[in-house]
Amino acid sequence: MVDLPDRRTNFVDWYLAVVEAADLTDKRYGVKGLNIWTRYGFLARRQLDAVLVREIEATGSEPVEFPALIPENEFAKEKEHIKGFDAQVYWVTKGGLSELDVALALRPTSETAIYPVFALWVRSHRDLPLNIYQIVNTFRYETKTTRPFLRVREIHFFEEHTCQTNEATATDRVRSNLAAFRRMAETFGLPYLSIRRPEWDKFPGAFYSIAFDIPVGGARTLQIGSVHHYRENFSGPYGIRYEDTEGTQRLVHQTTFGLSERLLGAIVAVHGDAKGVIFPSSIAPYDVVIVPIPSAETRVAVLGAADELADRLRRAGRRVRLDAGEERPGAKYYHWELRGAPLRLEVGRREAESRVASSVDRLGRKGRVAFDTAAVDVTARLAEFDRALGERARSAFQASFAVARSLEELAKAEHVYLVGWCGSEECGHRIETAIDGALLGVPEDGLPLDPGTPTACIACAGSDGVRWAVAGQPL
RNA sequence: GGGACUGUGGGGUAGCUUGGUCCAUCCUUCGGGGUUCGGGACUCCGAGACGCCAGUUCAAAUCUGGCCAGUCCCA
Repeated sequence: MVDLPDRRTNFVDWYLAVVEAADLTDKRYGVKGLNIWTRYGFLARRQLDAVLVREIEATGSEPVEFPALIPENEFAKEKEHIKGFDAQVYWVTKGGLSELDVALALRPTSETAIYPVFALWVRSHRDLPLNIYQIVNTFRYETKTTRPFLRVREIHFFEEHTCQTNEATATDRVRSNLAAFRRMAETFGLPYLSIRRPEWDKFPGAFYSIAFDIPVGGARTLQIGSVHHYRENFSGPYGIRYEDTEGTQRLVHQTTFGLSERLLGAIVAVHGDAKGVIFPSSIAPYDVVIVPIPSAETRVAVLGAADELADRLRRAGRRVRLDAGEERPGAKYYHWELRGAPLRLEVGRREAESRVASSVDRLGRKGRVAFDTAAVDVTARLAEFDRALGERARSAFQASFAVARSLEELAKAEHVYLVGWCGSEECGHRIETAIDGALLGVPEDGLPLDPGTPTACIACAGSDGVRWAVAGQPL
């Protein structure tokens, strides 16, 4: 039926085939980079968003939603920012038949939509901290090749924007975001690296940027999120001030935290296998799929038992899909394996009689689930499945890094590399040229390997201020 | 922004060089019937396409031009 390209030798083709075959997206809309969220893909996205919402709200952030259009004059206020996004902005210049007096930008991100309003909302130190987030669509005119979930022109975007009293409390917020992302990624079973971007590669307008990167084969990496400290870079131009306890007017220090549907692409890319997608249980549209196996004589009993099992699990809060279609059982197995269902329960004559279903998780491990204790048994199986999935991802993650000691080694681009780096921009660019990619920066908390203390810069051989940095080829 | 290439049912393809043998091949998919049902069933009947617009020609899926969409490479 569906034959996927080989994942090992032909990763990109495998990815493109699997997201369509698993019915996560339909890219036949006819406009580059604008893809359709299918029913199944939408359900996965909704699960993913629920995790983001849960974790960010646990850190005291509250939801808002700002308009999608930003007036040109506001958009242009922060100079670095506008320069960084200039080439990627869609503009609305007409209303009906007439030209607009002030052109409207379709948000590529929402700083410039939100910050003029922050200036109205923030008056006193009592208004701080101000932590808000929104999940909205943003638009970026990508000129490179677009790929479902990984690089699109209409982006499903999570963005937190905060105002803090000073640089130190803003730094605390950054740390809190890093911790929140650690919990999100753990739920998804996604190992990643937090990396402080070099000066020349930080977010336009930021004081510094910390990004989350994952390896996706060879030297290739994928950025799946970022946290930025803006200091007063935006609050200055937008006039976001508060009166402190002494009666002095001060500018707020700001931070942002951005994630997108790339996370869904990363989950597909990292966990998937030759049979298709593998969803961690928290993301799967259906965390349990029940396949009845009827025969002419046992049909009524088997379907009745499957129904009962589905009902028990649903009442326990599971997202159950009872696949009672007319296809043969084997066809259904392939169907749900392709779509990444974490746990399959089979109910045939034997199971109906014994009231114990056979279970197979998406990693192929078999077990039994008694009807009477189904809710508890399934919860345990899914927890074990998530653990094993995360474990598997972690080994692959570690195996994808290597230490490079020379620029020639980098050029092979077989791994994502740890390199000694003196911190100079010149050496940074030499490293980037060598790997034909990017110097992602210095890891923020912990390395994937234990290479000891770096002794020399890979580019200039100097030993002053050398630290381990990560070099790769961003997708 | 510059260049190269591609476009045939829902998906994948054959046919294109050398116009006619094409009311378009094969696989899959979809609808209906029957026999089946513990890892991708079989069978019978049926459905579905030459990206769009012009041009050349007795004749265009095939040649030419423009447009649209997509892919890849370079800036």
